[in-house]
Amino acid sequence: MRDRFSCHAPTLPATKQPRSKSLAVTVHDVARVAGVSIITVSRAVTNPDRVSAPTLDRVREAIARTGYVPNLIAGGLRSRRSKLVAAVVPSLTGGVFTETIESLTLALGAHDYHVLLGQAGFTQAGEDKLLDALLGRRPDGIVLTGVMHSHEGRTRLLASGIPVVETWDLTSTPIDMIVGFSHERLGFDVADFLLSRGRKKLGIVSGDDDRARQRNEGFCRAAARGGVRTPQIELVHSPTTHEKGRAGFAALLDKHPDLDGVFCGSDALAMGALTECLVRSIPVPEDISIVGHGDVNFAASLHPPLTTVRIDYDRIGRTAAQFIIDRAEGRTVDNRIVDIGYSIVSRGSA
Amino acid sequence: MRDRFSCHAPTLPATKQPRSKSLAVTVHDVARVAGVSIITVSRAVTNPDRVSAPTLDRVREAIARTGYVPNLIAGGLRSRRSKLVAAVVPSLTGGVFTETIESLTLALGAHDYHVLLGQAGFTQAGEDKLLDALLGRRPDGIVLTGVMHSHEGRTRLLASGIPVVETWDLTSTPIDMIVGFSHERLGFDVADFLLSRGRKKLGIVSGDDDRARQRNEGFCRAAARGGVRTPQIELVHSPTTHEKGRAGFAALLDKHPDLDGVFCGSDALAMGALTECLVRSIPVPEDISIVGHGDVNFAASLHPPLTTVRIDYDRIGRTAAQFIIDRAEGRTVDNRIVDIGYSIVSRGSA
DNA sequence: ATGAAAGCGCTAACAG
DNA sequence: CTGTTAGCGCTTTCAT
Repeated sequence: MRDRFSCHAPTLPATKQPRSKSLAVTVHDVARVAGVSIITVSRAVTNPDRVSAPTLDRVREAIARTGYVPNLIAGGLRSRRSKLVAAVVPSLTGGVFTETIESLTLALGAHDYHVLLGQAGFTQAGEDKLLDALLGRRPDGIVLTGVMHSHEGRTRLLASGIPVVETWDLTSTPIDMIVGFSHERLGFDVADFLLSRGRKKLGIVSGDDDRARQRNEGFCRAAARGGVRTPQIELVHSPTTHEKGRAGFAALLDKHPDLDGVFCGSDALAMGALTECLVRSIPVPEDISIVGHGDVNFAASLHPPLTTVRIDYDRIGRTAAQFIIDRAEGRTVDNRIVDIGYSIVSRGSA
Repeated sequence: MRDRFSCHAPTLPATKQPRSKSLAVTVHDVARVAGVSIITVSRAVTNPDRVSAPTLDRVREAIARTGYVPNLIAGGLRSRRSKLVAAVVPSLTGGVFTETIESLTLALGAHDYHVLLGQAGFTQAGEDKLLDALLGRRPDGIVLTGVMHSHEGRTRLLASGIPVVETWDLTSTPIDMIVGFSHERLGFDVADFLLSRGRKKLGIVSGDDDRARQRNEGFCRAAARGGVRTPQIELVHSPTTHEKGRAGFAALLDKHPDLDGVFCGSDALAMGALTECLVRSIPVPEDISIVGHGDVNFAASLHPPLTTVRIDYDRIGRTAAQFIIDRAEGRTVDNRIVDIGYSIVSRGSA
């Protein structure tokens, strides 16, 4: 059997042949085994319709026999389509973004795109640095989940020409495409909800990130419009946790024992608040209403069941994936701003 | 100014020049601006020590001026080092693996490696298919978190020659490297712990995955050795959630109201059990002891604080990262099986 | 310390 | 339907 590198270096002495790499099965090997040209192998893999049935069979058999795994790095270099999508989250901990990442990964995977995961932390510097590193991979799309953007980051992203999807937020001036909801409006509606339940002494426990602040603003605006006193706010450092929820709620209650309605910036925080109520024997929702944010999987089965704001995480992920794929395949995305809204799920805690 | 593609196609008419790509800044452009050769640019980026200080300065300025972002795809193709690590999890939901992924991503990121995220689901077919797709990216390492492996998958992985780290488990026959702990022993120790607290009527609520079964086996073995009756087991489908914990625990208790010690296969399940106890006014730990697994962030702040098994997630992630990096840089890993152990954290719930 | 040549493995573009 | 040629952007190897 002829050496498979013979086409490149037919006169090379046997000892100099680079046969070191174990999985160096390439299109050449498959082509030789199948008795076709390399481009036919390439087509059989990426575009089977363009190859006749018998040829396809032979190529497929050759692939199976050689154990060929197409090198997407090489293909991506030439075709300028990496089939890679960079997803940037502040943190995986906290559970807020995992569901979006999960559905994004799944939706992209169905189209042979893979997700490059980046954790930026909650700082701008972290995001910028990460973005730079990720850009080097020439992803076919970038999905930013709930991050703040520096001017430099925006510029760089814009200059790259890579489709960008911002998520978890809504602005009239997205970098490119965006799918999310208005945090300000959400906060407003939650306060309205509490007011409609007769609550008048409102409070907030939330993270200190940008989106939380927007929700808080909306909340306070509704409170003002409703004629009740200005809500008391207790901020904790993002990411939010059950523990911080307990501590934050406790601090809030110690300062303002008369509170009768508290909006928590995440379900984890709300769960912490519920725990604190349990410990202090404060009946919920009789003495105080607790509202969460996120409707994560434990919210409905808590005791009392948590009233919270439902976000369609899955739809965020799927929409972002669709945005990227559409653009990567050359289609134009006409509706680049998608408001997926939210809904207040009224359960036992409020 | 001369067109930057002139070196390739000096006589090409202006209209045919492929100037479409906006971010098509390459080493050539930087080299021209800096007045050096392309290889010098390459070295300035990846190996600054091999370039003289003044040259380095000029190159760096040229990079800044052109906005050059090295194409890692191209570099990876030539150097055969993708600086990509594939991480495979069954699911991100459930929160069990997110912490490992988080620390893995961070530890790898510090060495300019990026994580390619794959979700295999809880089936073998899903894992095999995903593995194949991931292999095409020629990752420098593969981290398998808590998955079951098909024979075919093992073979393929072995044939690829790519460093593989299995995590979250321990076996004497790893594919390559492994960092985890013995689930069987852990289950045994938890039962022992409960027995030492005087509990005699034991039960289990757990997921139906492999590792959970191992823990359950160990648990039952310890129970048998302790001379108490065989533990009652209630399985729920993985991934585990708070809701399934409530339901599973309720079902278990309905069938066996005399239980006085329950081991839950995850903290989420345990939290569900605690909720159910709260609803049924069953005092914990007076009437029944609840032990979780994982010591996730809410465990300590629940009421009562959850007795659980602490796993050093972070160390799993960091060890896996170190394994991969060592191997990728050509170092030999002598200790390829790392047992990170676990510890039972005794809190209020047991 | 710097450069020239070669080519990683694949696919776009154009034949036939 | 199939093949030929060229080259993606970088780094290896070898030279200077």
